[in-house]
Amino acid sequence: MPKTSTALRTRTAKTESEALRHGSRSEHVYRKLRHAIEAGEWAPGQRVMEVEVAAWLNLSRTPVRDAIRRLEREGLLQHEPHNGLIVARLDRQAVMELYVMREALEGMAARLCARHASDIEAQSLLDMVERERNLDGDAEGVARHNRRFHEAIHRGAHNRYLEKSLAAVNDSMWLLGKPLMLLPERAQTAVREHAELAAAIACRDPDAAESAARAHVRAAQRERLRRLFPENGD
Amino acid sequence: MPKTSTALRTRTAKTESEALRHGSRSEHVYRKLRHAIEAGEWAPGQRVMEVEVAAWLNLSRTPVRDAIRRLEREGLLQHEPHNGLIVARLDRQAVMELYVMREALEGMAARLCARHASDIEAQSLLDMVERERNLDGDAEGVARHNRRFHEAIHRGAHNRYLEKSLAAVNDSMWLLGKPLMLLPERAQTAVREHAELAAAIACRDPDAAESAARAHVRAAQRERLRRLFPENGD
DNA sequence: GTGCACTCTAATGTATACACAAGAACACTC
DNA sequence: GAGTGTTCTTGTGTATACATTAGAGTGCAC
Repeated sequence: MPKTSTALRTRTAKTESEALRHGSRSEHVYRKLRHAIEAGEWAPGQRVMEVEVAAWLNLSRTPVRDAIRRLEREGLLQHEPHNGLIVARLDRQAVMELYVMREALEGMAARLCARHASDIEAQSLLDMVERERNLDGDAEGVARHNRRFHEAIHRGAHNRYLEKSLAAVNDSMWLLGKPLMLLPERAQTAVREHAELAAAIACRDPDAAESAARAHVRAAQRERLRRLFPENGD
Repeated sequence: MPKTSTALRTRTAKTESEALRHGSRSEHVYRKLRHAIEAGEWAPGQRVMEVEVAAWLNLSRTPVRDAIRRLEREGLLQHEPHNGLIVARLDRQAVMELYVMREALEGMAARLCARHASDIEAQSLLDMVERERNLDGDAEGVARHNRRFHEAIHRGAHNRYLEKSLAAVNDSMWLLGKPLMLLPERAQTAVREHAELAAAIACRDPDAAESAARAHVRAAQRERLRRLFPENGD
């Protein structure tokens, strides 16, 4: 019974972990691996081995293990029966499930955002849309901005559990390949959809916000499926 | 660049991890800790230290760390600025957010279950309700059965991302104290609500299923808030 | 007496060494 | 030549020792 230690509550605290972990090697490994996956440098299906990563980054296996476990729980790495640990690979069914979930969560976030966001947060969304229009040429910039815009909505919903789930789902999106926002035609459409979404939130219209968000996700899904499974005509 | 290792894909597999981890000490620690939290033996706010847990279970810190990290990511443990790692403590706001999220996810699961569950799965839900009626006296049994019933719905939705999110949210529920199902009056009402929910699913009526699930969660929430914050009259 | 700096300590972060499990390759038998 | 047993390789699981850090307490100066 761990409770036996008497000085339990009074004793020192240790490690205001946030600060510490920021600079920790474990965190460093985590960022590196995550970046490698997000940037597509590590393709789905590729094996990931503790020893290799450790050798790569000149570290011991301990922090590497930490990072790997974290990515595993986030769904970016997975165990495959006869292949050990690999970068997660999504089959068609998983992709469909992912988008169903994303549509629901983004819809919920938009709805809650319309109800709970502060006026400043709502205004900031409108500003972001405005700025987005001016990024026209810069594909990378648009993609980055897109991410920020959605994260702002997630925060505006003021629900930390929703935020976490959304983060998990959107992380898994990286496994599908490069963001569609890098494509000019998708970017243009998306900006219009963002404008509609932000407007609905600013008007405090939950129903409109939810359906705008859902439509936005569905549009992305259609485009994505066309690229992932072109054989299906669709 | 970890890719440099040539024999990457062809080389041996290692550890069909599922099997291995089942018996691993890490897994053992995880279960123990989780059970301690679920059973309320460790109250929210209580400090958790690697060394203590390791001493308690007669293990080294390594597997303990693993388990702790996992629980941390699941939200059952959390870092508190001047207190180190503690069993997560939910403030009122967090409780509200948790229930909002739970209502949405359970609603979604019910809706998807009505659409996607196989006939066998749907029938099985009806059977479970029937069996539940006969557990009348056995509070523990009812609580266990309740859990299974909901998990069956989650599975029936056939969406692994939804399932994972629901598991996370429901795990956090344990931090609020004992399940309400242990209370006879709540159990009785819940059985009726379950019947309605299962019926809606069996009828393949997504709208009815979703609203039944949402109503069920809201009823639980009302009861819970009454117990957690009696001062608010409500 | 109050404030600051120093040291000391407890807890976690990291490295390393060893244990163990599971394929894969090889050799041996039939 | 094919099947099977054995050994060898490889990768992860676990233990332990050491490094590091951040609080807490103590003592000194003012």
